[in-house]
Amino acid sequence: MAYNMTQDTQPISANAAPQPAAEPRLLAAEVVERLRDLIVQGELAPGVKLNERVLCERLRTSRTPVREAIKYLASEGLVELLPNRGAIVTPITAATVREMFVLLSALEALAGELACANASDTDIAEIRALHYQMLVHHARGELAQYFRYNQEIHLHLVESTGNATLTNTYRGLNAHVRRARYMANFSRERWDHAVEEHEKILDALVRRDGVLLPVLLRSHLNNKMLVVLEELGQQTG
Amino acid sequence: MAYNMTQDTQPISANAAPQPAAEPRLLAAEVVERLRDLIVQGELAPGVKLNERVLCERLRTSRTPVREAIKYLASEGLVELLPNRGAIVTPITAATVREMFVLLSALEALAGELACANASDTDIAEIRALHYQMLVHHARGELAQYFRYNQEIHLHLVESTGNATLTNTYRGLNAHVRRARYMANFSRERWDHAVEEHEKILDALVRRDGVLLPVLLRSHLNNKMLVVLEELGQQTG
DNA sequence: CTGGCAAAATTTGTATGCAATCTAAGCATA
DNA sequence: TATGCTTAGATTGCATACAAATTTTGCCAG
Repeated sequence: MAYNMTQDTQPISANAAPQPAAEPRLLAAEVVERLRDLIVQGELAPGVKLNERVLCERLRTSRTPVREAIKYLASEGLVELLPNRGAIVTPITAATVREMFVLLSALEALAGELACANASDTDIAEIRALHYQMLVHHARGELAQYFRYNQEIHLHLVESTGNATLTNTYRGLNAHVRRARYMANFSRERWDHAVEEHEKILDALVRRDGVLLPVLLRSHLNNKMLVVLEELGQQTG
Repeated sequence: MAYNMTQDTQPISANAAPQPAAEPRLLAAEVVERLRDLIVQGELAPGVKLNERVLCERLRTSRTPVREAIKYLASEGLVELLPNRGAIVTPITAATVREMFVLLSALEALAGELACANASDTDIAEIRALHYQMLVHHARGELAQYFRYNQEIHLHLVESTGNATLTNTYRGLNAHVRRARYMANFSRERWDHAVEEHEKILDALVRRDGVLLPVLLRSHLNNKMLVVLEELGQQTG
């Protein structure tokens, strides 16, 4: 899909200055990125109202780009439009998180299958490197950094399929889910277990085992879901 | 995700008039639906430029709602934004169609699995009814009507999972793919084969065979993809 | 005090104005 | 004729103005 509004499609040139002028950017596009960051980072918490005037002042622009950005994000599902009453950050419920993880599991399983068939050796080497980097932070007990590389690995895996539609869909769902900041109740035991799963995942990818990898990923994601749902203080029913 | 802009969330009341006033609607929301229809129906063909002034006249509104609707549809991927140059209907390529079908296959397979576990008997009965209605049009050689009920069956199956996130994602991809109007080269042979597949699909659903149904659906979708790609006159590589 | 109504203030939704950019049309030149 | 520059026109992007709806405030009755 064509998220031209928020994705840099301009190839980065190694040369000095082939094109003199910079790529034209829409103000609304910048507002989209800024707002999305605020929402995903949790600075704009689920359920809070988006006041146009306040956002205009914060982002130093007029209402038009802000309103256009809100419409864009509404389509992404990160905000909800309430006719004549503006917009709010889409609330998080255990039910929607569960739904999204069910979907994410299937997407990652598909990605695993496709990656085994289509990923380049360079892709796999890069994922291996990210894996080791993740292990470094696991060893040091640096949870935030661990999560960062964890995310990188999963995203890289999906991207290595070469299926841009899959990647965009995955990104969108991931942004949603990440709002449920699930780092808190991650016991050392569970953490170690997740790392073990990652070891097996990497191994299956390196061997390009297109049958096993999807199974491992699905199970891995399912465990992640349990952690998140527990964080939300809900049943897993 | 919260497509509040385009989806009627108000429950239809059987009583006379519990709420006196009608549900407040955004002009931009109506433009979204109208534009999306025009694009999916192919009246606005892939690649054509969206002239704001022309759309304003056609839809009897000012530029603001039109521009906001375009942003919304850009996020859906149905239009592409070209900074300072407006927007175009997202072009269709064999590559993106293939990508989308790969994803759709996985989504329907997942839906099949979930449906076997979660669908109500009423859901299944309704799908069976739609199936027979489809057979009527197949018997009469009414291709357009056949396709309509075909779509209905697939959508109903997905909806019967109770997973709204899955349903929304499926709808979005489906809208994209439907722009490749693939009714043309559908030989009677292939048509008959598709119907046979549907017979097996219905049977597996009725028996709630959560292992077989996903396999059947994936294969069915894959065949559909081949038809579409052939229509686009491309290799299936 | 509490609850409810009425008016003021805020906020949203839509239309319009203006500047910047892009498109094309016309003309000159090779 | 083909090519490139210049300029007029059209179109987009952003800001702002105005109207409709909502929310808040203040007041009064109970």
